[in-house]
Amino acid sequence: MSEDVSQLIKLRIEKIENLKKSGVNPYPVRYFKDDYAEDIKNNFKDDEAKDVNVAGRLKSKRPMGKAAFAHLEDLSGSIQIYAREDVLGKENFGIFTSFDIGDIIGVKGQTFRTKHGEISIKVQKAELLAKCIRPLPIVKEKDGQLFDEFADREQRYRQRYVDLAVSPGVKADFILRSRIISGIREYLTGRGYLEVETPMMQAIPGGAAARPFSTHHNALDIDLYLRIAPELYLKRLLVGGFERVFELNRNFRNEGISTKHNPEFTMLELYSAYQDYKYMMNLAEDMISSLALKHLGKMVIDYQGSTIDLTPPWEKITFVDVIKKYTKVDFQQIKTVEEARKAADSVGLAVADDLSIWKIANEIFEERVEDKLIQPAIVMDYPKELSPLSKSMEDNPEFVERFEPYIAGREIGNAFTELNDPFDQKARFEDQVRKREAGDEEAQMMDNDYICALEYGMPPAAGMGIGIDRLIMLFINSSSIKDTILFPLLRPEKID
RNA sequence: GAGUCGCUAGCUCAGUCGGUAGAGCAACUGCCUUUUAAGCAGUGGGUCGGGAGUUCAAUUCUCCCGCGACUCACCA
Repeated sequence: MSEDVSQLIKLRIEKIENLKKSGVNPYPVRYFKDDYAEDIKNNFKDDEAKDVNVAGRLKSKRPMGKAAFAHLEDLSGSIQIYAREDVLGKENFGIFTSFDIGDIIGVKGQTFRTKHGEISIKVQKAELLAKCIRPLPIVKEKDGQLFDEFADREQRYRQRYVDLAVSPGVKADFILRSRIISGIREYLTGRGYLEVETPMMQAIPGGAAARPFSTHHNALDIDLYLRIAPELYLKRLLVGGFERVFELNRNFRNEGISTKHNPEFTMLELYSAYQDYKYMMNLAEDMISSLALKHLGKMVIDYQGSTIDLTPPWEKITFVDVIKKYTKVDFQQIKTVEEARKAADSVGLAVADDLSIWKIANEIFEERVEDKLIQPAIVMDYPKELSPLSKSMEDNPEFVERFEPYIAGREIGNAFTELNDPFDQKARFEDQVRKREAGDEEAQMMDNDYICALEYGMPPAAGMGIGIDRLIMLFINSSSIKDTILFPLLRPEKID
């Protein structure tokens, strides 16, 4: 408990002492409830006063002399309670009115409807279950309009428990997140995918280009890294004979924090042997649209001012064509770096000196195309140079079988037909090692065991990764990843 | 990592062209037995994010620091 005890807290601690003197335990061992607020309201009939037993947090208080109204909130919602001195007796009524907003209480009573028409509980017995000694922000509401909303974002994230307790909608957002994650598991396990868990602590962090967190194992006396991706382990499982696997769990990247980045984030990766990237395209659009239908009840959603239609099929367009569509630049016709630089210039982009044709194309895509892909679009067939882990297209080896789905101007995943040639893979690792030695901290390390696995033979396969936090942002219409993570990373408060 | 903005009572916010601060809600004391952003009357509550400087005087001006939000850069 912190030292900064305000007058308000002192008063509540005094109340605890007084309650103890009256024989009331401010923190009783247990309480069992029978009913939820919303169920009571949904099942209410005007001609019967039902006995109910609810428990939750006291959210408002309206004492009126010898009677008092209050609202009690539980997980389901809130319900009005009505206490009368002539029912409770003078002492118990006094204890009831001494309850503070924020206290956890249990209430037994009968249902009725007030003059104003609100379904309520007439209190027969009210018990304190946990005293709240810190004043809770008081958020009021009338006709859907909020007053004194708990708005300090830093406090909301640091003290998420308070945010959940007082901010309407926050609980619902996290419940939706949980259901979508369950829904993904159901969707995939229903299609023959096996959920697996692969190491989060890895000696060689691979599968992505990112800086890892490092740590140390004392007994083995080795440095370990928190994984940046599960990819290489999941593909080892394909070698072993699991034909469809997925992992839905945390990745860790030692990078900056922004509205789209948290150092630990939740990633779905799935792999299917004997499929290719076209199968993954169908899966991506079917899974995401059906999740929307199931959990939002619709496939047309509002996101930050845009209306987005997730109904499949989504637009499918090649990397070259999508650049042409939005910028009129046709990379099919561009054969030299000079032409590419002129093209960049024509769309108002100054590019760095040492870029290749396709790196310039990628710059144009990121700067001039990406944010226009508001409606779901699958951008496919990337240049090989930009895609070190994908398989080349049979009829056009300069390109690879890879796609990225875009929604609301943002990349929400990455998928490709997997590279399973150990010779090619080894050459690519060697290239990465050279880059690493040249100072690129995001370049990958050589993973000889992974090469060894491929040498045993990995079936042709397709794989996909989807950033779950960002997908949830779309579903809860939030512009910040912090609204999708219960406890986003913040710098610890300095205590001095 | 860079830029911009913010930090005042438990919460939401005013305010001080430099003279140590106010409102609403919450709290406390009265009154009130169907209220609902309950109402009426009264009361208390703040090292104005932290430190230093300038000044007779700093919450206000200057500098440094801390934390956050947003934008940019990197990624998913």
